[in-house]
Amino acid sequence: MSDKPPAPSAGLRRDMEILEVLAGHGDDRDADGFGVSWIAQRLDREKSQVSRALRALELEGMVERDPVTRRYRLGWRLFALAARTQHARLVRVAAPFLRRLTIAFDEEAYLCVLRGNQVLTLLSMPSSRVYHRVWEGVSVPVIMAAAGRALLADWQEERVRELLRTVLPSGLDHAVAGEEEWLADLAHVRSAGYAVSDVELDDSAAGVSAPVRDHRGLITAAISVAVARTATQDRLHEMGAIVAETARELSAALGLEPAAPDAGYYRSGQPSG
Amino acid sequence: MSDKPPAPSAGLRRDMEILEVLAGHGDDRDADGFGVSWIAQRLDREKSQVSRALRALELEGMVERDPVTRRYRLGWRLFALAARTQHARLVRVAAPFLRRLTIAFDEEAYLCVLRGNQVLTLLSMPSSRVYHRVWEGVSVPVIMAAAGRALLADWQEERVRELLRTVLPSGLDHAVAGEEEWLADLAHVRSAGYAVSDVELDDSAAGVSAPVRDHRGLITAAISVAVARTATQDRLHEMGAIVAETARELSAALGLEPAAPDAGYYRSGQPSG
DNA sequence: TGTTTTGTTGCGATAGCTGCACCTAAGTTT
DNA sequence: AAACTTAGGTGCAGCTATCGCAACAAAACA
Repeated sequence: MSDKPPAPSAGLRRDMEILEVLAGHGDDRDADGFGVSWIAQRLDREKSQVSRALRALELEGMVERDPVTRRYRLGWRLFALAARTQHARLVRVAAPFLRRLTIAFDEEAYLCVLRGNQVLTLLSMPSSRVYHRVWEGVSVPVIMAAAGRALLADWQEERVRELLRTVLPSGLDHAVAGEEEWLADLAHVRSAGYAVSDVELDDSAAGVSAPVRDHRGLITAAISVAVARTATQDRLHEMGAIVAETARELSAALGLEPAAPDAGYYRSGQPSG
Repeated sequence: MSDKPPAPSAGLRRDMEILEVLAGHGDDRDADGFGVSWIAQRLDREKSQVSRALRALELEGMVERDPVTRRYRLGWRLFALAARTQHARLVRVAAPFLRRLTIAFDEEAYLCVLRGNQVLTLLSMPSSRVYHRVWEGVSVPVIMAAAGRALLADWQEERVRELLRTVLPSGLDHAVAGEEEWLADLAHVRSAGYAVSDVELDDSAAGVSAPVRDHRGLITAAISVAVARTATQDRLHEMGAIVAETARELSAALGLEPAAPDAGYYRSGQPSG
């Protein structure tokens, strides 16, 4: 009697099947949902079962019912659950990409986000070298790291200046002097897709970085790779190109539509204010 | 014993609670997930129950378990389902339009929908200003925001009054006093195509909003732009016109036939109590 | 190593689900 | 308009999956 397999957590199973059916046409234009009977037939289950399950799912917000057509579709709760974990998801999705970079270069790789006027490292991937400093949770001023430029690449110049002013409280005149150069680098990030820094952080923070975009096309993170100071300029730019490509792939994995048709129209805005 | 009300679909209830915990607060450092005991304690449920439920959820792909830390987080299936939600499509299509608005005005822009008697923000597009508060998933009472009026513009007056009554439970007489004015504003939305609010939300929520229609012509969302409180009336209406035009374009992108001469007729009466 | 914390499993009793038959409501057809 | 057809919901008896306790196993801790 194969019609009676052991059925632990049968309820969840049924609910998932229902959700899967509702997801079925998801993207299509004709997604005004599905009726109870249709779903029941598709799953070879009792109407009553499906009806009751759907009502429960609706109560939880997992599905929604069109009040007029009385058809069901996937609900807001699914979206809300997923939307709130973007951050966690970012780390998870990014990990393999970082690992790939560390393997390719045998250098440490980082995933960074902007917090206030600091660059916060969310994830660091050690290379095979002996000494690995853990960078997770560590913030550095936005001006210090290549990641800073990757993260601010899309900002308007004015806003960047404002931010830099908060970073450089007062006395650091020599740094302020470099502000122009720093801003000019943002243009390079926009055109080349990656940022390079070789001298800024005293110790070991020479590196290349590239911006990661979320599903909206906004820069939400940056991936960076440390670079040995002995590396040549050529080597830096070679790495930069690879990091930039990796960042693009990561962006795609995060849901960015590759090259939205009219994207150029929206991005890199130079409005008059 | 009134502490034991009938509990139909208790399993789903429990699963949803678990997912909600796993979704966490997003911002926190809960990126590496949660353990069984912690979840059980948080929900005041039996460890064994949570353990079994999580295993079932893992089997369905709704949660994932880190093989080394043995902690659970939300899984690929949830994200896959969420991506097929109507909201997801809406967000995808709307993102570039919002982006355009933020560039044009250098103000934050939002995409909102109606959830019960609340306005839920699905997508927030930051301006270039430094501090961006994340609004996704946050609800405010429908009466508070300009988006509320945009979303209710097509409703019958009776329905709107009913809804407002659920929003204003009792004491807020001064708000009820404004009800007539509020209703009158709906007429303005219908004629001008946008709503303006300048004083309602204490903090920073002056804004303009315009309704977005789906392929049927029904109002399914609203886009809003925050406005600096120092903006003049003229500026508000100038922005309103642009937001309304953008909403029209977005509606067209969602499949609305551009010229619907009899558009004023639509109503979507859903008590959604 | 002993000890605490964290996660899994066995099992009886019971709570909730299944599936059938029936029912209402809304289209369709003549 | 009355009879049909179809979609969706409800009541109920019987059965089965789940609950919760407690013992067990496995890490983490010290």
